[in-house]
Amino acid sequence: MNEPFLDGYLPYVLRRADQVLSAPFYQLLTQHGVQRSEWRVLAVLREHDSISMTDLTTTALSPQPTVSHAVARLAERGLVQRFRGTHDKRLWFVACTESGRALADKLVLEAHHTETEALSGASIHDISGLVEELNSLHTKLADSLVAQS
Amino acid sequence: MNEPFLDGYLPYVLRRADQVLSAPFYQLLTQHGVQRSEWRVLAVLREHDSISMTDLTTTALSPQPTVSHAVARLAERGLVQRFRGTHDKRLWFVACTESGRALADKLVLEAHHTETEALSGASIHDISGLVEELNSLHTKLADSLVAQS
DNA sequence: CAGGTATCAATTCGTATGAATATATTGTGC
DNA sequence: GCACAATATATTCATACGAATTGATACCTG
Repeated sequence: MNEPFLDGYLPYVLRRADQVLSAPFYQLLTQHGVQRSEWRVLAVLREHDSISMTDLTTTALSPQPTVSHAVARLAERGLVQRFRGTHDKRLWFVACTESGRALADKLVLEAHHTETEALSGASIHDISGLVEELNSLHTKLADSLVAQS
Repeated sequence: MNEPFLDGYLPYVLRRADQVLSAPFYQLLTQHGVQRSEWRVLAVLREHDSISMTDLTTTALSPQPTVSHAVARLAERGLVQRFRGTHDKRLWFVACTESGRALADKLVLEAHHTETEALSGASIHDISGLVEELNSLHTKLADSLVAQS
């Protein structure tokens, strides 16, 4: 009843698109007994031999304590391992174990498949332009935030 | 160390863009003592005279119990009111009170300002194309999901 | 180097979250 | 019209979340 806002508010439309696209995969995750924060950690670890907690926090798009907890749970399940940094002993590095990598690969495959399915079902074919735009948006925003500090 | 996936995975880049764009506003929210789920509810209510819980759940992009709790907290603070449906008594309708509407308007103003600031700081000016693309993506996906059921 | 500050990540702990369930009301088939 | 499914929402409750703190290490400055 006020002037409209949300439909033109970028964070809102980003979140809405994410949710409708992610929903089916989140159901699969639940079936696998994997938390969303754990999935994000696994998906990142899969693309790195090992990574520090700080970098993992950034790329897994989750707060540091959330990542810390998720990694602890994954470690208990034998899916990841932690190593203290040698040069800088404050750092902890995390890496997938064999079984962790296997699970991560499987989940990534399912994520990809689910995404493809959803998109083709909606007659959407070329995503690459949109992905590029969003990556560019993120890069510019991140750069400008760094520049401020 | 595997073939890259995340940087081309739409849900990931959507979430990443959302986070970097939303971060500064979330800090403001915290200062106002408003939860994110509460913000989403208020922002939706602001655009409706009144709305059913089901519709609110959908548009606030949050699970039903989360919305139910958020509305309960907002009601305790006198920011929203609930009315039982007259025709269908299972429905509950929610609406802003005066003070709720005032808070919602203030928050929307700050959200808009924060977004504009972040974008201009990153030399990003025309967002409308991207917003349109994302809205179209959402509409197509939502339609195709409905068609399936 | 010693003291002070900054950084990294675990941990604490109160709270929001959300899956599952319960409750209430409305349609529906026979 | 009476059981029986379907729908809308509140509620329960175990758990993840995440703000704040702590502890430990590294960097810096005189």
